[in-house]
Amino acid sequence: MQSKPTTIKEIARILNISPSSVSRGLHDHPSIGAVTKEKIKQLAKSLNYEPNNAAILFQKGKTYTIGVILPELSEYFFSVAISAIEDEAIKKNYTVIFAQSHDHYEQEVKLVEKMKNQRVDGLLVSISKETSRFDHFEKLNSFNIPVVFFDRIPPLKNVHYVACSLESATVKAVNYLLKKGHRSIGMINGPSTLYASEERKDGYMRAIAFNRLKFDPSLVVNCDLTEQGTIDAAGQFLNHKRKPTAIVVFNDYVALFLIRHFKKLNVINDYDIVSYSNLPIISYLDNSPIASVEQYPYLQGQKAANILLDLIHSPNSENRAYYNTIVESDLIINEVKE
Amino acid sequence: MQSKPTTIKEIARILNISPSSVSRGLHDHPSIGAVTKEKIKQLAKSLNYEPNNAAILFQKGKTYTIGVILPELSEYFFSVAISAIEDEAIKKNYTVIFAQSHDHYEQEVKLVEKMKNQRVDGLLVSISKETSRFDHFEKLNSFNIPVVFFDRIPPLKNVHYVACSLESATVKAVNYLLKKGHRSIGMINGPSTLYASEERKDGYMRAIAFNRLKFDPSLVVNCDLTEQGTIDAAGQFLNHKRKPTAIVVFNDYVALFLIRHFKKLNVINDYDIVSYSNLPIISYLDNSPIASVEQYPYLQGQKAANILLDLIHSPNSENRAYYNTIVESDLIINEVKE
DNA sequence: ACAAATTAATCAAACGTTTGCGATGTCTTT
DNA sequence: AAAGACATCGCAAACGTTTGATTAATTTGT
Repeated sequence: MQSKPTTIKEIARILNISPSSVSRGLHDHPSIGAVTKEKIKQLAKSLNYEPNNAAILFQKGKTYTIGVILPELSEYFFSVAISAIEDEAIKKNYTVIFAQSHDHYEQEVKLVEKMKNQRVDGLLVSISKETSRFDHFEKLNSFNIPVVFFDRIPPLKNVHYVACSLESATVKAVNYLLKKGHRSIGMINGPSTLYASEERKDGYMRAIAFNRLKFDPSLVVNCDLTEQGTIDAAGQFLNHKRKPTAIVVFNDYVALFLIRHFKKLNVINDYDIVSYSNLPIISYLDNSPIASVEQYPYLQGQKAANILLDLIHSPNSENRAYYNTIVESDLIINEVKE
Repeated sequence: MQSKPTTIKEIARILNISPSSVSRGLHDHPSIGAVTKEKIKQLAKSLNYEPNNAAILFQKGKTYTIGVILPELSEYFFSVAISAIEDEAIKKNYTVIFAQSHDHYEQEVKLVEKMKNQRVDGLLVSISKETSRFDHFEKLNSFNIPVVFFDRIPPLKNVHYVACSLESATVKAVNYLLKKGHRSIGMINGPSTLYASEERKDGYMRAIAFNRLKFDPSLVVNCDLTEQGTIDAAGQFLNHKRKPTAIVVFNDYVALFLIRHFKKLNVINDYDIVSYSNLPIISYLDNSPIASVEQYPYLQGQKAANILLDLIHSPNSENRAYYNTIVESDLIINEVKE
């Protein structure tokens, strides 16, 4: 017995007034009398009236929906970030739809298209590893759909974004290691295509230069972030002429690979490791990185969501400034290895 | 220069045919001539026509959207499950909207209401810790919105659900410990209000009984799943008259608390620990649980999504059988402690 | 007491798409 | 050549809600 949902029309019919009056009555429009308004609300409640959202959205041309495209939801960072996004969205009565690119460029392009078809009011994006072109986002401009990038941001100027300053974080990390007495510091970086890799390298070089040390390019190796790739990268250091005593690693996942590998080789105590992400789990490891860069995923998600909602609500001034928000990252020091 | 999106009407006007023909042409309706069809498609493409989803949804009374309500997205289990749900949904051209109850009953009630207003075609739910009433779901029946529960399921008969058999998993776990020679096995269980706690206890008792051992109630303690609660629960065992040599722990998060505590007390080697969840991170620990119950979050999400899509598509027969799907959980043996 | 202002409610159009039915026109069949 | 069969397309209604323009009724100001 699926009762057809009550509509405004039906309420109007019963009350012998026009649908527009019902609509206005429910919205507390001043031009509806107090008594009529009350009658409308009473009947609406007793008939269990629920506005047909699809009709409203269609009518208004707004969806009260923001889309989120990210690489992989099951990664801790993104799951926390989207959790924050949802928390912010629901406060403003928006809903969130999301989709995963699984780090594939073509999938990402498809998803942007799909989000556009869904007529989302705005889009939050963390780009895929593979993405190096960005025209699929530009199309959204002509549809007046604002986009805010977060964490994995494109190397463009005229976009809104929220991201961590990985460069300054890396400076902190390297400085920390230098202060601890290390003089040869290795770095297992990500793929060179990633902007985040560039930032890490820049930070590394800046810290080295600042401390008047010589930069040795062979101490910075790229890595595809897989376990095998990590092992290969580590090999670079094992027989290095200036064997590093500390290693800065792209993120905690890679750090885990590296630690497992080093333990197998029984050289784990020869290295101090610093990493990124600050996974909560890290503190439970016996041979954990001695420090990890906290990138504040919840905060990033929160800020990105608020900026997007701001863009959605503000009248679109032609040449608005771009939001370029940097979340300062912190170096979290773990307990020292015994 | 936000160009208004192209509409069917506009295509019709340019081609001097009726909107209905355009609509039919784009859908390959047989009653449209091949040449006209071609003209329509060509123009649609060149004008970058995108169907207005809101209008279609409104017209059809369907949203091609499924809602997901779960306690906490940043928990590994749920992030993987919803990732699977999204993967399945997108295959069938559905989109996913989700919201978190944060384990609060009242929030859950609100969200169900909101999903209903959004006119989702179906709903996937993992209920909150606090939820013990279920009438907020029953209202969905009258709106013909199917609901499939997964993992955290209500103790009701007439609902669709997908869940793990935690009881049989616990039997496996206890049997494994017995086979290893343990004769006194402790259990740190969850809150007694949780159905999942009941299942674990039942499994524990069944395994004990099956092996003709005596059940000692003081060996099973409840715990609120916090770190302090875990420490308190562990205290029960430290001076027990039949001190257990192995402990079955509610999940891996609790296991981590316990391990940290035991390491501090330097008694970590006195216990074999078995846990639930099989977090990927566990294998990196030095003193990891010797086994963990894998609950296959991806599989559960996948099955739940497919069942829901099935329900959405099948004509709603009045008295349909309820899907009660049990995903067999497995005991994953980790490498033995050295 | 009469025009002007205020209040209360209605009308009708609009949003973009789909779909049953009816209207042409052409082609085949006997 | 008439009748049906078929192919191709248009008409118009419908989905539920919102909103600018209007009307009608009432109150106010002078």
